[in-house]
Parts: sequence; structure tokens; C-alpha cells
Amino acid sequence: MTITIADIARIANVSTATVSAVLNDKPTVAPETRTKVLDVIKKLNYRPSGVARSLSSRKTKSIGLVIKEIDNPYFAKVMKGVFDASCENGYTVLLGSSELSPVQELKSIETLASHRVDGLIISPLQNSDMDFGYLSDLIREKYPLVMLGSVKNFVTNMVDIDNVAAARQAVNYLIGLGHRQIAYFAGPSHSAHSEDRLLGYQQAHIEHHLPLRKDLIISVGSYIENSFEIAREFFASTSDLPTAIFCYNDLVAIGLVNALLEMKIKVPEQISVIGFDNIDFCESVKIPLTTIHVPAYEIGRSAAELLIRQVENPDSILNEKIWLEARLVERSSCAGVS
Amino acid sequence: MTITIADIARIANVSTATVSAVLNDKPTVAPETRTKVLDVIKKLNYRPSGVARSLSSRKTKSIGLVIKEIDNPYFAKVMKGVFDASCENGYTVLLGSSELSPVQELKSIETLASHRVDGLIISPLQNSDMDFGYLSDLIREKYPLVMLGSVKNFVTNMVDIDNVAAARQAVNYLIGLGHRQIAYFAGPSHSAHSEDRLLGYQQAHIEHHLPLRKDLIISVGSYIENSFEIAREFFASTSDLPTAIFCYNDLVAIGLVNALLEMKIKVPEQISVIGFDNIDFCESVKIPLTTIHVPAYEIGRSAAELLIRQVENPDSILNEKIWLEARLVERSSCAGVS
DNA sequence: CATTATATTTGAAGCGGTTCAAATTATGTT
DNA sequence: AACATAATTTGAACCGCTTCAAATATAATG
Repeated sequence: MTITIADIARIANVSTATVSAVLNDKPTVAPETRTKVLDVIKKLNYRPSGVARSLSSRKTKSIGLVIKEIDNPYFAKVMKGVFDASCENGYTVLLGSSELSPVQELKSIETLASHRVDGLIISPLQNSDMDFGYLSDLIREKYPLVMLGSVKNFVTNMVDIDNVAAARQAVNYLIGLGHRQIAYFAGPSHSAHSEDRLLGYQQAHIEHHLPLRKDLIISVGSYIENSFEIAREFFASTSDLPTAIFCYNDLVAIGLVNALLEMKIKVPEQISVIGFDNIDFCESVKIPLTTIHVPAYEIGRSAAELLIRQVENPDSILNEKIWLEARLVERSSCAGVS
Repeated sequence: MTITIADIARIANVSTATVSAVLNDKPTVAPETRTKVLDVIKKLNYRPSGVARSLSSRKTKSIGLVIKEIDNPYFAKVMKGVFDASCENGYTVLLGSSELSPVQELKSIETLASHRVDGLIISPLQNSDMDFGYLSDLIREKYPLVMLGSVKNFVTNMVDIDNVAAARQAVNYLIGLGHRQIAYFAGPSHSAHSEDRLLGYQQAHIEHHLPLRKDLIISVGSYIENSFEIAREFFASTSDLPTAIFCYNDLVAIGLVNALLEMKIKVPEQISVIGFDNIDFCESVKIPLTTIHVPAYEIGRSAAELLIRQVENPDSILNEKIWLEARLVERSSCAGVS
């Protein structure tokens, strides 16, 4: 049915080895032979089977990308970065996503590994090595890997921003504005990023000798709606309100602002809100969002480039850490306290 | 290096055929044999090569998805739908995107096809059959295909909303509100969807005997920034302003609203704006956006389900058209004219 | 116990490419 | 023309799994 290299060989009256040679641009094949073969290939509209090719060459020219949420503008940028860099280098990307479930994260990784992707880029949900039996296997067998975020105790490639420092910067900014009661609207449980940002939040407090109030750390999730709901509950049930809120990401911040506005609480006059990520919508939202810019596209692109370098040069470094710069972007959702 | 089925067979003291049988849950293998093999598999942490498996079985258990823009919340939903349905059925998705370039669309399709994905879901850029030489090849050889949007003159599966009707509904809504000068902020050239929406726009005008003014059809693009820029130019250069604007998608609408507000033009008091897609951010934006809700997630999910059904049952219908419902969602960006 | 029916296992041929030592052909030299 | 050298081409062995006809082991029957 499908046409194979043998068909081409037969019709062009050469061996399959020769056809293979022209397919792979080997310099040994004679010009006339090359054109003859190429003609047949074109005429039959032949496209070599990547599967067969992969089997014998032990390279699939594909990489696996495991993100946390497909439906999140932050990861869209990461994906685009990965996709662009992969395309440029002739790689295809197989998509995986944990959708915030550790079980599914593992399943995604296993699926992609069994597809024999040449390497994996993973935005890990968790960061305790406990949960990474499978990953340590991969690392042990030197499977090319790039983590989007650091994983404790693992010697492997990584590209990320310094989440702790960036969070500290965000909270310090609020403190500089005069805020003393600052809440943290945390991300999904299991999220290493959320943990790191919490750490930065705490560091800023300690730096300025501010008390750490457990009741100001609220577990929210990752989506606008989650945040909206939880914000309403939170503000309905607490009397000692914070004057500023540091959010796990922009979606959380947007949901929060929506809730605040609905409750007739003025942003930033009564409560300042700061986000994280700097997704495209920050400017278009009701109260343009002050946030930490995370270079998501560049993270994706660097990760893919690093991974591909690793794949094509297996003896290169296996433990490269690329830290990209995050920076504060001031818009209108934060104000000083009077 | 990597461990193969032969290793398992040797150690378990059976043939590779037997190992293969237990891997594929064939009922013929004796229970004791099964457990013996399974034990070895577990002990060696063996994972069969999807590549080898694909080569001999002629199935890759993967599908290709070619979208138009990775970095677009609409397609994020589509992707999620495709991803979920694929996962549930044991398929992996290989990502492709034209990023609005016809050339890259073709390249994506070719790449995915050479990876021998079992089927393809394509959100086609264009809709003239002229541009689809490659596609007609695929169709001719009965490659399982689902188009996200109709392609003229092609007999193939499709799932989409009725873009013409939905656009007509949007424009009729504006007309019903009393608007008589309605502009269309069109999407990227090549976009079949944008063409269809233009058609609906025109039909609504004809229905109501309103003149079709060429100067009210503005080619914008697909992103917030494009729209923002072009909106500013447009309003700076025209005197005979429309009272309402129908936008290719929500991103365009959001950019437009941003521009209008910056120019101190009141929305919806002075100009009504209606979007298309109903992305998550419509509610959170400065002027909550009235728009046409497109069930993107369901589109993705139906497409994947249809495709997989096709793949696993090759003699089933090859020309199924699934039309999903779009509906108007009223928010605050449209008002009647006085 | 011999014989037949049933349950398991297996050998070997693909699947569609890549690879490389060996064979063949073309070119160059005395 | 004979021989060495360089340029091309090729046969056949993989790559790691599936498949299925044939072989072997086990159970059932008379």
C-alpha cells in the first residue's frame, strides 16, 4: 500500500542502500544517480517512514514536552518557544501535560518515553525527589532531560527563573509601598513554583522583621474561577484584612481582582494586588496588573535548544543550569498605603 | 544498551513471541508464564519500544494536531480537548502549527505525516482547494483526517461551528441594537474562518438592506497588539466613524477596546464592540466583552474522538460533518444607539 | 494406553529504513 | 594494455517488535 524505499530502488534501478544514501545527502552518490532517484521519489510522492528510520537510526527527531496546564497562557508561551526552537532544528514535539495531577505527570512521561522521544522537557509538578522514581531512572540512564524548574537533589539540566528571588522582589515592592499585611494566594498543591514563591514571600517578611501570619497564606489553585471563588469566601470570613496580596500567578490575580471589584473593594486604593508571569492579558484587564515578568517564551526556547544540543552531542554537560531574568512590571494594581 | 524484548525472553526463558503475547494481553498465554514474564519485565524496568512496535504493527498510537497559533487562548482550549480525548484513548498528540503561514502549515503536515501519525486534525489556514495539493493526496489515500473548519470541495471529516451563521447572528444583534454603520475587523489573510465571518457580516447587511461599505472592512490580524495599532490608525484617519465593530476574534476586540479607551472613546456608549470565541478573559477585561461563544474544547474533543473512531474503524464514514453550536454571550461592550 | 482435541509456545519472516564491508565501475598512470 | 587508485554501488545484517503457521505440551476420551 504505502510506498517504500524498496519500490523506489526497484523503479530507479538501484539498491535500497543507494536510495538511502540520496535520502540522507551522502556525498558519495553520483550526481546522475541522485537526480534519477530524486525523480522517482518525486514522481511517486514518496515520503520515507520516520518510524522505520527511527528504529534503525535510534533517533526519532522528536522531543517530549510535559507541561502542567495546556490551557494556561503562560504555558502557551513556553510551548511556542519549545515549538519554534524544535522546528528550526528539525524536531517534532510530542505533547504531554500533567494537568496538575502527579499521576498523570508520570503517565505522560512514560508515554513519551515509550515513544522514544530523543529527549524530554518537563515542567515538574513536585520538587521532592521522593516522587521522582521514574525521573531518577531517566537521569541514571542519561536520558536527555531539561527541567523547567529545579528539582531538589537532581543532577540534571534546568532552565528557569529564580522564583524565590522574584517572589522576594515582588513582596519587597509591596513592603516598600508601605504594606505590612500581605497575603499570599498560593497555587495548586504539589506546585514547586508555588512553594518557591512562598519561600520568597517569607524571606521578604523575615528581611523586614514582619510577622508571618499563617492565616494570610491561602491556597487557591491556578485558574481565574478558583481564585474568584476563594477570594469571595476569604473576604467574607476574615475581619483582619491584608492591604496587599501577592498572587501565585496572573490568573489568580485576575480572579482575585474580579472578586474584589465585585465586592466593591477598590484596587489598588484599598487593596493592592500583584501577579506573576506577565501574561499578555495583564494590560487589558480591568485594573492593569502589576506583576513579575517571566520570560516564558525564552524559557521554552532555551530549554529546547539546550535539550537538542544535549541530544546531538551526548558527551556535553548534563548538568547545565540556565537562570533567566525575571523583572517587576509596574502597572496599576498596586499603590502605597496611606 | 536499552533492554529489548529479546532480553526479557532470554531471562524469562521463553520466546520473544511469548513476551510479545503477554505485552499485548493475548489470552493464549498460560497464567504462570504470564506472571513469570511480567516479573522479569518489572525487574528490568522494561518498556517496549513504541517505535519498533509501530513499525511492525503499522500503528503509531499517535495523532497530529495542526493549529494556527500556539499562543492563542482559543487554540489552547482546542488543544486541551484534543489532548484529553487522545489520552483517554491511549493516543499521543504530536503538535504542529502553521503560525499563520501557509508554507509552515504544509511543512507541519508533512512532518507529522512522515512521523506516520495515525491521523491528522487540521485547523486549515486557507479554504481554497488550490492550496491543498498535499491534502488531496492524503484524502485520496484515505489518510484519517479531521478538519477544524470546512474546506471547499473536499470530502472529508469536519467539525466546526457554522461561522457564517454565527457571524450573521452577531451582526444582526448589532443591527437589532440600532446600529447602521458596522465595521468588520478582519483576521489574518488566508484565514478561512475570517472569510466565513465576513460572509456572515455581509449576509446580515444584505438581509437588512444595509449598504456594504468597503472602507468598513479592515484587515487587522489576530493579536491584541495588531488590533490596537491598526485601530489607532483607523480612527485617526477616518471621519465617518462606525457605531459598532464586529471583530474576527476576542483578541482583536480586546486590542480594539484598549485603543478606543486610550483615545477616550467610550465603549459601548460611543462605539459597540463584539468579539468572537469567548475566551476566558472576556469577563475580566476592561469592558467585559460581548461575544460569540465557540465551544473550542468540545471542538477539539469531538475532532479527536471522530478521528480515533476513524482510525480504529477504517471502514467507517469518511465524510462526517459535525456542526457544534455557537451562541451569543451578552456582556457590556455593546449598547443600543440613541 | 493410544488417540484426538485443546491449550501453549515458538521459529522465522516481515515492517521500512540504515550501515558498512566488499564488490563493481570509472579514472589515471606508466 | 595492464595495474593501481579513486569513485560508486550494493548485499545483507541489523533495529525491536508483531504475527501466524507449525510444533509441542497437556487434557480429555474411548
